Amino acid sequence: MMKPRVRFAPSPTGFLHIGGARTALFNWLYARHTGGTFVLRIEDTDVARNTQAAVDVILDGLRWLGLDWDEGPVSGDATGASKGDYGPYFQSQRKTNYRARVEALLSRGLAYEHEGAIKFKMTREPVVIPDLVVGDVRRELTDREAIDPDFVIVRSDGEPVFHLVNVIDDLEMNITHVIRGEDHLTNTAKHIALFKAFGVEPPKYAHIPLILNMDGSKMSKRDAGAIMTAYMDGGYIPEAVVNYLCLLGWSPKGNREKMPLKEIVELFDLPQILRHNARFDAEKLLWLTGEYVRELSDDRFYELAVHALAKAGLDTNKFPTAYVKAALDTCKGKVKLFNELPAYAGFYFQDSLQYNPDDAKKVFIPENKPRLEKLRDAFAALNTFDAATLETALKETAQQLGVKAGVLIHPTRLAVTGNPHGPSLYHLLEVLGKEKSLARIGKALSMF
RNA sequence: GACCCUAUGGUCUAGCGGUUAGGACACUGCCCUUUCACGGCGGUAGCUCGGGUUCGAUUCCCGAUAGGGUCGCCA
Repeated sequence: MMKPRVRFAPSPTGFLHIGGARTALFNWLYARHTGGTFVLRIEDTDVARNTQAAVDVILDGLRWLGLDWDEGPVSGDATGASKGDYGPYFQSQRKTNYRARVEALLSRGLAYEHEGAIKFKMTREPVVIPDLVVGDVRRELTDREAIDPDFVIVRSDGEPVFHLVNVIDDLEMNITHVIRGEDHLTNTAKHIALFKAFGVEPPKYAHIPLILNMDGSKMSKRDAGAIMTAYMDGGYIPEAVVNYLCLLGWSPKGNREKMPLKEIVELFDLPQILRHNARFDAEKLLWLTGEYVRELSDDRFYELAVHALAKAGLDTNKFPTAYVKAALDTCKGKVKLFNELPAYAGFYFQDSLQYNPDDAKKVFIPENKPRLEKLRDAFAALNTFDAATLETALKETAQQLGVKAGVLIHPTRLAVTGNPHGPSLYHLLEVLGKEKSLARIGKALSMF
């Protein structure tokens, strides 16, 4: 039996949508599961709305997610190189194919000219769409289609339209399975009719459910979180996004959720795809992201963290590598999104701190001043400045003052980090070092 | 308006005629804890409704309702 050939065929008219990314993912999973071929084809027939930026985002987005394609463009250049035997993979480069096919339909009386456009003579009979997800769907004509079921395949400006080119390319690229959003389900009748007109058996279809907003409305490009770049630039990590996307409309069963892609590839198959739409739960994605971040290797965490800090204008290169690593070690497992890291760990890399007025007002109160002074003196007397020693010193000081450790901890934390929350106090003091720590406490003391 | 798909807690889901309807996120109580996070132990909350079929329906059938999709010289 022939190995499946599937494709992701986005149009570069807007930024890569999260739903499109999920469609790409399901195609990719099916190809990898079956040992088939994953084709990327760019459907750039809408000259007026296509943009180069959109093409680049599609390619970057798929790469970011790790969805490598076996055939398709090598770069975003439509006239550039491609890999695979069925190219070119930009529809704008395949016009001769379309023209020939249209001529064939015309000469056989299956299409006709109408007001400068060319229309396809659509069957008047109901079309049965065999779908691997929902089963056989018998599509009757709508009231408007009953009046005129024929549809335009070439515009009056000579440009072929989606229904036509999509079918021709799937046919000529030997696509065996069309896995696409459910929004195409009723249109598939047109495509099946077209395949038959070309004398070719249509591919197998699998229409996957849509991704909706939390309120159940359709996710459009305007919605926050609908665009892939939001995750690419938002400090998420791709394996978490991929894992979460797999859970929307598909289930590994067995109460499994977080699982390695490798395992998902083994389990994934078309018949188990759910039939109903799913709402996009940003909270759950955030949770999954946290799970993945916690398990990141030190090197990867370090790399992503440095990148996130640099993006926020914090140059870690100015500090010794050992210092940077030690600082980041105190943050690992504490922050879910890398974009939160600058706010969380920025104090390690800033010369002067900003204190939130509300926090300062609550913590830098007169009665805390002598306490913090005593603690500063205790710290100043230390010969070794490591976490264990600092903890002992702080607790002894607290005992001498007759207060709980927390009474000293909060002002100290705010004094040296500028934040009421952060990494383990003793460890961050150790990383910061005696000199900086004492200087910051001293400076804070002047603000009481 | 017509046509099509769908329906388990707020959300993602397991279930495929007989279950105390399971898990996860979120929410929440307690414990751990310097904060945050993690972890541990609890808790609130669900089969859209109405008819059938059946000894018995969350599960099968029909209808209603609701949500989504499509009816473009967009894709």
